Amino acid sequence: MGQEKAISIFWFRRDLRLDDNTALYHCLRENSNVLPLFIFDESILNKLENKTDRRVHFILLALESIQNRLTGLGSTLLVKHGSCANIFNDLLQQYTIDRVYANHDYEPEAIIRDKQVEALLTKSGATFHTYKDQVIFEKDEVLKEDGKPYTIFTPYMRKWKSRLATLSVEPYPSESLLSSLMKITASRLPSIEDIGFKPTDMLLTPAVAEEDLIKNYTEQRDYPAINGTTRVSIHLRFGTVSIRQLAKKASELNGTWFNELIWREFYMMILYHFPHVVNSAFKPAYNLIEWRNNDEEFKRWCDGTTGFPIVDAGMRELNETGFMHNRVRMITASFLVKDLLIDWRWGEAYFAKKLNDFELASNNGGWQWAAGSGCDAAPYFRIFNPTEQTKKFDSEFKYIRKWISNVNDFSYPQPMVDHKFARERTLAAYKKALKNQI
DNA sequence: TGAAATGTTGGGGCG
DNA sequence: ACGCCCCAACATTTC
Repeated sequence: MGQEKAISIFWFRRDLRLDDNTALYHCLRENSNVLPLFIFDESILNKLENKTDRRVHFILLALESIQNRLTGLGSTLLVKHGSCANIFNDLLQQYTIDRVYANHDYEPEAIIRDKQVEALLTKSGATFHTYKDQVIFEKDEVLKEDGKPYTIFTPYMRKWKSRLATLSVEPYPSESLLSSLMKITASRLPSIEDIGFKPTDMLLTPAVAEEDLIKNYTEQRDYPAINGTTRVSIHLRFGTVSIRQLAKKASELNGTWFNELIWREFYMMILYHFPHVVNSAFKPAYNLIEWRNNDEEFKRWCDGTTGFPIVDAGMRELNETGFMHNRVRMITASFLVKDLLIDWRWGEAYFAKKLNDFELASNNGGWQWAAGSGCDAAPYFRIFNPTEQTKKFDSEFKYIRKWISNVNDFSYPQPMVDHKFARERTLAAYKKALKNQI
């Protein structure tokens, strides 16, 4: 049943906000009859083995927030569940579609998905328009003088900042154009059960960090007992905040925090130019390390029962909340790779499963950094001592006691390895693999 | 955004 | 006063 009037579609993906949204802005400016769409992609949801997933819940909460605003304007968000190709085919049957708009998504599987959707739209006479939105600089926008991508952070960061200085990054006033949305009766959003998941304790927290938090970030960020980090990562993951807004604040308030935003784009750039990092070491020699990969030891790391309080506290925070303080991410990662000599990919996969703010590029970059296998990574011999790290960053055991109530009891496990011994074992394994190759 | 091993320095105890 | 030793504190090198 075709409809008389042609429509255009704005496809929400990782940009779940109405304000300062690049593709939404262009879509609303260029079209007068816009249907906003979100798809719960079954190929993604089916891969989530745990059906109590805060990330799915977070998406739903963000959609509810958008829906509340749209129903006030006499419009509605269309939320579908299924395969993207099938859903677009259905929509093409139902409507005459002129154009579809979306923001760039850079992950390898998303690139494939978008190519498929573009192909089927084109076949039906519709056009697909995509825009840069989730980063300040993408793909080939920050390159060395010789045209090659950077592999070291600091020179990349300098070039990134100098490029930013040459242009003015203005917000896209998409929210002021919402009158271009289709006027239709509000459709009900699916419940979390409708899409096969269970409710969680997830909340839609404010997306923009307090200015004082950003100002004090440099001094406070390393102490996990302090709420000294800004927790914007989940908002950047799902696009409930605009990177342009954050970059503006960062440039005004704190250089250290600014650099963290640039690290994010650095790792996205690395993933784009060096997609092999998804499955293997950035530096090939590191693929030759003979990991021990002991399943029981891996389980103790996952469960937070290694007997090293700072490691166990971190893993318990992750397991219970889906979040882990960044200092502790480094400590737990170093422990898995360099005390247990377990393949960094095992840890990467576990974090991917558990982290609310999971982002392929950053997670992979962080793990390869910890393993020493990445670009601009920690040298392989830089091995964290959990006891020293505790002395420096949680000397009063405040963070540790928050997550481990029995840390001083007989019931708390003994350390599962001798750190000094494990350190020597890892240095030997790395040396063997890297012999004559660096 | 590391920590251990090794080297250097200088104050104090002591004969 | 002097040499010797010890060792903490700091610096440098090494992994």
